Amino acid sequence: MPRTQLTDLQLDIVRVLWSEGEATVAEVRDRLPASRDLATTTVATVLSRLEKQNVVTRRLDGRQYVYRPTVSERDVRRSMVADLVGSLFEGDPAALVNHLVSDAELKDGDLERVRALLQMDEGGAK
Amino acid sequence: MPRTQLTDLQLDIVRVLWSEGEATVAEVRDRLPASRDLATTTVATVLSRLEKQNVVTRRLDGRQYVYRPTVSERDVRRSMVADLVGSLFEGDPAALVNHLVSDAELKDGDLERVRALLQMDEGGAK
DNA sequence: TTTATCCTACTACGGGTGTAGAACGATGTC
DNA sequence: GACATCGTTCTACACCCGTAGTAGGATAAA
Repeated sequence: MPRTQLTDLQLDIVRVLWSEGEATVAEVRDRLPASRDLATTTVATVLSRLEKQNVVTRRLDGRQYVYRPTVSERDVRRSMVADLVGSLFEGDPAALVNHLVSDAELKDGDLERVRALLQMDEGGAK
Repeated sequence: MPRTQLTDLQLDIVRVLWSEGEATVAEVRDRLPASRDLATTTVATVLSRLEKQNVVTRRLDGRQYVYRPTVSERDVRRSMVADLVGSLFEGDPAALVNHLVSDAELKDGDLERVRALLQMDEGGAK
């Protein structure tokens, strides 16, 4: 498993790969959020570094590389959430939920949605 | 509000301040988890930087500084969790809970505890 | 008073990140 | 064939973090 603590920029980039399946540097650059107006070389640099860290792979196609993610969004979420839970909640995910419920601002409706989720899950989780 | 994205080391250090109320560099150094065997100057450097970022304040006491946190653990949790939710769950905290329930490994019992939490909260949240 | 001690500020360095220009080879165009 | 283009790699730089040595001032000990 590659390390999977991604920064915001790295996430935006990998996100393009997740949604496209695979993409060239130029494609990634173009599909990045409009708020990110980056030079092609910048995107290339980040992708190279991600490749070095085994977060993405690349395959040569003609003269250009086509990048593909080696981790799923779920993987990343899992590992990043686990990290946060580890550093802030002593590794106890329930403590995170507790925080969300009692210390964080949950918009009206969020709680209901959460309850629904748990309801839904009630049968499944032995 | 000071920026409140703290690294693991920064957290360990601020945590000492949280539990002691305030502390000198040497005290922080000594109360750090045993796994962290840091030079006093290292701790001093980190504390200085945290002061520059307004995460802690210091007061001169004789010849040494006494550091005090300017943010609560709750503040930090809120801001760090909000950040994570922002970058990974499109700002939707319920999506994070959903992830915890369905994509992450919740030990048996965690779910029950979460349910209990929500139960408890049922009356309070209009 | 001379010296050892304590404490802080400064300096430094290796990594990672965001950002991008410069160089260079391949390819397409006139 | 000469020139413009595209795409990649290299190099660079500023900034933050972890880590700590060194210098310098103040105080305590001999």
